[in-house]
Amino acid sequence: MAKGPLRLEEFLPFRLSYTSNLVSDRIADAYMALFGLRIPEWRVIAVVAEQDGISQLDIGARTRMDKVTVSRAAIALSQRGLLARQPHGADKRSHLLILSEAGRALYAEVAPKALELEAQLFAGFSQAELDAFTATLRRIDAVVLSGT
Amino acid sequence: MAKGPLRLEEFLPFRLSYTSNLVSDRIADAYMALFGLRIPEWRVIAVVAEQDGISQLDIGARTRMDKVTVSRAAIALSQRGLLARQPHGADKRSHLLILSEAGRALYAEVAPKALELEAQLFAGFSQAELDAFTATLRRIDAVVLSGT
DNA sequence: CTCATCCGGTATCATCTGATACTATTTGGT
DNA sequence: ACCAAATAGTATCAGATGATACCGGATGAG
Repeated sequence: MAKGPLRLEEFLPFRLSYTSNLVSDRIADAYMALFGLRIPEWRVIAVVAEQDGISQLDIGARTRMDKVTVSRAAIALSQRGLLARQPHGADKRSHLLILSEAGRALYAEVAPKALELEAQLFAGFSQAELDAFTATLRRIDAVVLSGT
Repeated sequence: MAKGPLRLEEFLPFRLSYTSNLVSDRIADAYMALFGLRIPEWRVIAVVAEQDGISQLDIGARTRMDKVTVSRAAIALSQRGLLARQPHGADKRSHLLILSEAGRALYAEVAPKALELEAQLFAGFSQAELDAFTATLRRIDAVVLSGT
C-alpha cells in the first residue's frame, strides 16, 4: 500500500463509498421514477426472477440485505400484486416467493432497462477494465468476509 | 459491456454497493469502537486536518456529504472539544473550522490507525491492482457527475 | 439606500435501515 | 415423547440520512 500522510481523497474505503453512493443514487432515482421500485424491492424481484421459489432468508443471504429489509420489500411487492408467497410445504414458518404474472411482466420491462442503464454508465470502459474492476471487488469481499 | 440476461450477482451497481457496504461497516465499527467517531465525524476531522480553516460547505463539497450531515458532525465534534469554530471575518454566517489541541491529538492517533486498517484490508493486493482500481472508481465518478 | 433575492448554517420532519423483541414453528438431545 | 434451543418471518424501536423550512446575514439591481 502507498504510505505517506492520510489524505481522505486517497483513502480507499472513502473512495469506494463515494463512488458507490453516486452510482446507487443514480440507479435508485431511475428505478423509482420509472417503476416505483425501491432498491430492496428491485433486488428482491431480480433474485426471485432468477430463482423461483426462493425463501426470504436465502434472498437476504445472497444480497446481504437484512432479513427485515427483505421482509418489508416482500410485503410491499405482494401487496402490489407483483409477488406471490406460496407455503413452503415442509416448513410452515417459511414462504416460497415467486413472481406473479404482473411481476414477471414488470421484470420483463425492468431488466432490459437495468442493463441499458449499466451499459450507458460504463460505455467508455473496456471489458478488460471492467473485468479487472469486478475481480478486485470480489477479492475485497473475500478479505472482509474472511475476517468475520 | 457483457450482454446476456440480467444477473444481480453480475450487475455492477449492485456489486459496488455490496462491497462498499462491507467495507464501510467494517471501518465504521472500528472507528466507533476505537475512537467513538461516526463516519461523518471522522471525515470532518480528516478534512479539517488537511485544510485548516475550511468552511462546512466546502467540506460537504469535498466529501459529498449533505450540509446537514456536516453540520451535525461539526456540532458533535465541537461539543466534544475536538473542533473549534472561528468566525469567518468576511462572512458572519460562516465558520472556519479548525482542530483544537485535543482534536489534533486525536487525529494523530486516528490517522495511523486508518492507514493501518487500510493496509490490512488490502495487504494481498498489488499496488498496480489498487491503482487500476482507484482509477476506475474515479472514471466512474466522472461519468456519473457529468450526467448531472 | 433599499428591498428582493441568494446563501451558510441549523432545526424539523419524513424516510430508510438495522438491532432487538416476539410469534409460530421446527429440531435435537435425552 | 418432551422440552430446550434454534429458526423464518414480522413488529417495534432507535439511529442515521436527506428534503424542506427557516433564520440571520450578504449581495445586487434600481
